[in-house]
Amino acid sequence: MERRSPGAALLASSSPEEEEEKSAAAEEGRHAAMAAAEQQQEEEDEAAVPVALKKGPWTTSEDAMLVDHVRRHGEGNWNAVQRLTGLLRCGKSCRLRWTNHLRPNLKKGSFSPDEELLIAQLHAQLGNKWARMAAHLPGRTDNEIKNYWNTMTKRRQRAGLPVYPPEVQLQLALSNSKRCRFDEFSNVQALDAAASAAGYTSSRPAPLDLARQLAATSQMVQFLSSPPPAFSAPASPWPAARPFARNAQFFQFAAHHSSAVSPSTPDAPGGPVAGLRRCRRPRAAAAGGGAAALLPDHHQHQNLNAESLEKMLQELHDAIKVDPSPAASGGGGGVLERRHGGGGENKSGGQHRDDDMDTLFDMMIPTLNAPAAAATTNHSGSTSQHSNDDQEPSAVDLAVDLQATGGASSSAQDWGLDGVCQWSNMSRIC
DNA sequence: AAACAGACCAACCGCAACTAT
DNA sequence: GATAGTTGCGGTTGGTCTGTT
Repeated sequence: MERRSPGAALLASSSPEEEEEKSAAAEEGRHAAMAAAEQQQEEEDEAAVPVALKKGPWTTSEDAMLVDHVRRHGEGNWNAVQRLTGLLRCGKSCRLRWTNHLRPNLKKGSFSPDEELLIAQLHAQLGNKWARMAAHLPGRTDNEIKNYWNTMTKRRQRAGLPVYPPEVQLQLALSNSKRCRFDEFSNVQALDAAASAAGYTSSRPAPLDLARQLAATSQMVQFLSSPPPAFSAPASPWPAARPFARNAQFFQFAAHHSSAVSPSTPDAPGGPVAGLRRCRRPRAAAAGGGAAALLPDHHQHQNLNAESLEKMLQELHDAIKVDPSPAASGGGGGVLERRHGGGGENKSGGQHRDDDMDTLFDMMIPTLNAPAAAATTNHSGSTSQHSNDDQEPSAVDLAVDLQATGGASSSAQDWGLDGVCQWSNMSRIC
């Protein structure tokens, strides 16, 4: 079901009755507005009292007036709209209304799976730069993307799932690893301090976070590569709880072995399933039906995902000069060997996992120029709308890369595979 | 049927950058 | 260079709808 704004209704096709009603209303509104404008002009002439501008939802007639104005005068000079048309709206409001609802070629409705994946990729690259993200999604507005993202992250946060799909996490780690070197610091504390000093903000994952993601992802690859364990959980009220249960299982697994989960992770009462029960199904998946649409079966993509993720992981390891050794028996995580500095003897057994993590963290060091690279996301908080796409890697390229590496479509909403909540990226919604 | 919680979305607000004078 | 006006962006809020209890 889709709700329509008055503006959308104006542009969308509708019945003749509705059209008539609308045109009549528009005409009436025009006259009323003209009269109001005249009266307002008189009042301004007399007393120069600022007219009280209207707030709240736009009416059809207001939309018609705005559309008419833009048709005559073009976009821009929004403050003149009120003066020229008598619309009792401020220029800001007019611009917003036009941009988000009235301008042509707006794409209404649910985001497609491709769009959702692209949004995730763009967010991983840009952070909360909605306008720049919108530039990559024709017909979509920054507001729309922002609303989608906030809703989606909120939902996934409640479910204890990571914000980004695994392929995006890995791609992110991969791209950042090229900025990392591993000979300057020797411990996690130093990493944290360095990342902080380097100006990493919550809108973009610091290399340390990425290292943790990588560590978790490494385990995830193995998990995905293994045959699905027999599902023996109690009967779920959810018809399609099985894939979710697997994800939840991995979440527990990864959360147990990863330090990236925030202590404030909001566990919904009764666990993730209970936390999801009230979640409205994503609109994009509405046609899928049932809870399966919220967390659709991931199995069909598992082999592909595992394969592509493993490939990307290998690439990542290469990039940071880490040798992935054969999996430690029963440990889940590959034992990493530091090539730099002579390496060390291979360890086996779960008791060494923390050491391995530390080793990995040691290798994911932010370079001094990392902030400069990351500065495409302006840490000052200012926007850089006039330097659009100047330095940042192309999101399209990223998408292509992902496809080339066999990344599965994000139509799978079950991004809950590594169990590492991206808290560094979620501060805005916490 | 009513109450409630959550999702969705439109719109507003404050701030910063840009432009014109 | 200073100032005012304009534009754009991101965060936030509030209303409406929907599903659940």
